[in-house]
Amino acid sequence: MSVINVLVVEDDPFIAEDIREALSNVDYTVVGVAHNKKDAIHLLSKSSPDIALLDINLGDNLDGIQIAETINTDYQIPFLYLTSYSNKEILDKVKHTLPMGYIVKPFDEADLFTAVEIAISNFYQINKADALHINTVNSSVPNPLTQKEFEILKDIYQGSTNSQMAENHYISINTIKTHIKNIYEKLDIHSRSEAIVKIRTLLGS
Amino acid sequence: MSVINVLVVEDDPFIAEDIREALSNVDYTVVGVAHNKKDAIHLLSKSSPDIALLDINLGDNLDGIQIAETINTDYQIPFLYLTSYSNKEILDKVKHTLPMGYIVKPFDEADLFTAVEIAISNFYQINKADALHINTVNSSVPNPLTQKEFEILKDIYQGSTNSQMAENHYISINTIKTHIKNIYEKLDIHSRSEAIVKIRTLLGS
DNA sequence: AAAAATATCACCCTTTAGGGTGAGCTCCAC
DNA sequence: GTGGAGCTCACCCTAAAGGGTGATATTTTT
Repeated sequence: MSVINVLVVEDDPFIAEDIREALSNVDYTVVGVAHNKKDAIHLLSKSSPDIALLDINLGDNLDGIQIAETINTDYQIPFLYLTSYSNKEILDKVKHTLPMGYIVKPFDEADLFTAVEIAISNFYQINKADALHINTVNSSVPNPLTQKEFEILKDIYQGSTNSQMAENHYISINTIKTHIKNIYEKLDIHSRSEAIVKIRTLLGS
Repeated sequence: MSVINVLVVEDDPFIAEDIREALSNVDYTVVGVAHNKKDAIHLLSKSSPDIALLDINLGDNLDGIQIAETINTDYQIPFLYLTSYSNKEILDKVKHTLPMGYIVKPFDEADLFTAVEIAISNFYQINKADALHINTVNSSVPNPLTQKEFEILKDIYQGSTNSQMAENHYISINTIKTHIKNIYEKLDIHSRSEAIVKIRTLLGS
């Protein structure tokens, strides 16, 4: 990750410009500045940022929180809240959106920089916990899976059916079955549910 | 969690007292104030805090980071860094300790409060990833599951087969099937793999 | 070049899961 | 005491998954 793309959602153009400049000074690229919810959501899909800075009290409502929910469901990037004040009611609402941080205005370049760095670092370390690698699996079984078998195991973990896998891999459903048979034997299991549970325990522990 | 116990690690007694007072004003209990690494580690085991606030540059070295590592390995509580400045070298080191946040001095009560609230909330939401509660499921579907249906869903999530569930619940496999049919309809899914995936997304990312 | 591992596919058959319909029971609310 | 919600069960059928055997390419290793 050489250059980090930031999306800023802030209705006050003055502050927005402040932020953009501060970010530029510390080697971030501001790929977009949105002044309302609509723009924000549009820019999210268009500019694919690595992180978002959200003003909580966008407009008069709590549009920032809704944007956060959109990010959580549709995009998987970290985000930080910007706010000029903080009280318990708002806090209770934003807590549930799992922000990677919270920046209270006024803030300076250093605040911004540290918050963004921590947020990105934490986010990827937390979310790599469910990245499934072939070595994770093979390091815990006597008979290692082949690459193809692992690909199919991943599909099973994602809930695919045999016919779906056959289509996606451009191979016969019989071949899929053969691979699955081998996987089951290597992992010493007898159903996809067991396979999923096995992977879960591998990732969890 | 009615009262939240906080451990403060800060070598400057002046600032430490500041923090203690600020925290008391917002209903936290400061269970200990450590002025060096040794005291900090001692207080960790003795006072079992819910969260720790760590001064990064304790003494002259980066003892705060070592305390953080101790927390990560031996205690599972969230912590926040306190620091009077921020630069890239330090930041790179602290990032790896996965702090739940970073507070740059000077800060006021509100900053402290929001940071602690967010930290605790995030921490438990991140780490609760393996507790499945019926409300977690029902809060995300239009048609709520009944208790029995939820029990069966949990079994499915654990990889049980229908006949296993029938045995464990002392009911007919036909009844199991009926429940599963209802579950599928309520969750808008069509197989146990989909069910497991659905639960996974509810719990995790 | 020979051997081994991997990937591909085709049968067969059994078991499990999924889906539709109907129905009896209990418990609680109205 | 009627009605609804929830739990129970049965029977039917189809679809999907699981398991066994065997076989042919392709690729990698030796």
